[in-house]
Amino acid sequence: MEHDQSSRTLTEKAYRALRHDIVIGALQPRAKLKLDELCSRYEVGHAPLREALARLVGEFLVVSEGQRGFWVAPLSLEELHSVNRLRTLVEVEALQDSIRLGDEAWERDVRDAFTALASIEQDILHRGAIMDSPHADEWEACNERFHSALIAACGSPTYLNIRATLYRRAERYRRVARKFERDVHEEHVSLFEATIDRNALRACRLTEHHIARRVDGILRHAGEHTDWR
Amino acid sequence: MEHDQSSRTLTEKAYRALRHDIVIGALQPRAKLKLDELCSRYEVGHAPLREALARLVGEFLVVSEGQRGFWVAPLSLEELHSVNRLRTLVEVEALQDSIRLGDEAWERDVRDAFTALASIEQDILHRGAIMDSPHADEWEACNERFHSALIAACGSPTYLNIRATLYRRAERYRRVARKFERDVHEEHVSLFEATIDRNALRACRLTEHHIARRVDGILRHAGEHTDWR
DNA sequence: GGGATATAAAATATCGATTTTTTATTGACT
DNA sequence: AGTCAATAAAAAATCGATATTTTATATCCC
Repeated sequence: MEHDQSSRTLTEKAYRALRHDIVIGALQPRAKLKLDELCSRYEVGHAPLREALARLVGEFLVVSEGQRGFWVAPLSLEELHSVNRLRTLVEVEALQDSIRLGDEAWERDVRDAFTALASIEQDILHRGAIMDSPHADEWEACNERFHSALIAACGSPTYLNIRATLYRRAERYRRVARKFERDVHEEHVSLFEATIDRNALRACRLTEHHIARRVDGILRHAGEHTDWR
Repeated sequence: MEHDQSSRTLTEKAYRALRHDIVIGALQPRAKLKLDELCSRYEVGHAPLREALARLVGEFLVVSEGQRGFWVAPLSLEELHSVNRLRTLVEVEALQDSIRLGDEAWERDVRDAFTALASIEQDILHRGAIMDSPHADEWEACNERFHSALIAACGSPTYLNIRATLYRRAERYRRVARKFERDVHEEHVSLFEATIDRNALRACRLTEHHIARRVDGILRHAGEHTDWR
């Protein structure tokens, strides 16, 4: 039996599972992370679990206080804005480089990722635009793949890594607003077209606009119900 | 006996020590981090050491491969440029907000930090501008305090945290170039004055210029001798 | 009754030993 | 000689038990 990179060690298994559950909100913001509870939940011992938690502390998804334990990092309006602002800066810079440097293989990946994303988005729109959990998972995966593909050719692993961590932090907020907006799809179409046309200026403007609109959407649909401080 | 936050747990102790040794280069880029060796070096057991390493993986100072262990993250031209570019973006954004929002207490902190930094820099210039290890430590601490103070009033913990991690990643490169340039001091003076004058536009331009010049300096003094890939 | 103090329970942090995996070494075979 | 396989050594990963610290509870005194 083969094991891929993500299940080679129990630490990695615990890390993936914890990260997933925090990002999708199964473990709620500010929730106390009790070690014994998590050990049985994920079927790992103390050592790998604590390692996974420590790594998530480094990624700002978990907070810890010496001798007092671990908590799921809280959500806040401040973080929502800051993370998406930084994401914008990073994606705009990287997209410029990617459009300049990308070859045919990159273009193909972008097309493939867009096709998959567009297909799911039309599906969701047909169904009435309410995202239940499996649809949200599917859409998030495709959305991540598309945005990741756009900047994949930027030539900077550093940018790609930072973007990935910012994206996950932003996803926690998206998951709260479960309504899918038609605009999102239209924005993806324009962004795709501008990128394939190698119109860097337009693609960057669209990226800025896209992320800003998503923040607005999150505030609109989820703002009143949450206790973000 | 009182213990401050940084020495409450062995994990924290190991984390600080490891981070310090990586940042200053005592543990060289790409060095294999053997667990037993580090355990005796820092006088901690396996568990806290591995936790510290996991956290550093999350901060991009250590890389790990399942079942194969840990290494000090390599240096590269790509990372040097990317990290400093991101730092610029973050510091410029945060500085704008800080200048807009900062009160008298902030202004005092900026003045104090600048005074301390300027005094050390003049000291170093008198001595011939070669930084040995203790001087470099002293200067780095003051430089960090000054740049941190500038943006402290920006109102965004998220920005401050990200800036801190980017700053440490950049410090690894600065530590290689041991010559202190007179320009650095002059740039700090201008940046300080523009900030106190609440001239946000000028302060941001100076920040961009300052960081770009530092990258140039690093490349000039250290570029030929290193094996960055 | 209220507040400080001692005690008990819960949870975290840590260690030392064991298991598993990787890496290095040796020796056989073509 | 060079490749492959088997074996030995090294290192990482994990577990289970213990020590330490924090938090909750109950008790006593004013």
